[in-house]
Amino acid sequence: MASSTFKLATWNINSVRLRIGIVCDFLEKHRPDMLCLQEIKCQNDQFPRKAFEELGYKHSAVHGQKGYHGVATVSRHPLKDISSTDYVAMGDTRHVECVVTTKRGPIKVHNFYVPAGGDEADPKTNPKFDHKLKFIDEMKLLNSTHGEMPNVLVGDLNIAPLETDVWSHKQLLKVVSHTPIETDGLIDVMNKGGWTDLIRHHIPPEEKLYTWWSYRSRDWSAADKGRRLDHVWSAPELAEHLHDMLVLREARGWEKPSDHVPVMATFKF
DNA sequence: ATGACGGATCTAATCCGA
Repeated sequence: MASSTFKLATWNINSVRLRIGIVCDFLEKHRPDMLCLQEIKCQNDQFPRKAFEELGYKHSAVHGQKGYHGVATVSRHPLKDISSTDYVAMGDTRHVECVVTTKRGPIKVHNFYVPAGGDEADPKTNPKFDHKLKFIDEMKLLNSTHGEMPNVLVGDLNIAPLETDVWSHKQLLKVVSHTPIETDGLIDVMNKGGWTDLIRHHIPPEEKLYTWWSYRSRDWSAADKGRRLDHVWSAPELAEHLHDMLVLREARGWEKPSDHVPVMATFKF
């Protein structure tokens, strides 16, 4: 029996309208079956559907808003059961889910954009950090398997959980994205839901690995002060089928880049 | 010093990102 592959990509694009050119270049070169975008920064009717359709991505689950946030999942295969959950009831657009049918059967794919959390790592004085912690708390209710259906969870989770997920563990311990309350919280989400961190399943946890580099650096590559904020998780049974994982570091050097790079997981069923 | 850029918005200065 012939085996088949399923390639899933996630990318915080920081404005899909501004960067539709490099998104199309990326899709043409890597041909993922599905791409999950975060920070599309547009309303649903402003989403550049046509550009995706022309490349064969005829199916989409778009959940945007004006100016900020927004997530979208585009696919070469039909999507069903599309819905969004308003985490922390803020009325912002940070989640969209859908079901795609693969050779292995239906898989639910969650696409998340977790709040950044502001500057100060104190929920009592910083409402944005409070919002982030509450968001993470609500994610603890998500299970990696729903009935019979295995789930995948991807996106910009804005937390770098491991010491090797940041350029300096010591220097970032008090910096939002790597504080113990956040990293413990995210690990709790993983344990409670039975999720496997597929990036670290494939790339040894001892290895430094980043998916985001600040715009504020003169030479992002030379300084290399990055963080692993983007994630790909799945049910354990899907982890057994993971064939490849690629963090496309080169994308940070493209013209007018996003500050995040695409991450691609390939499953073999 | 991590490091001072980059996007969207009722085009100018302001909010937001992390």
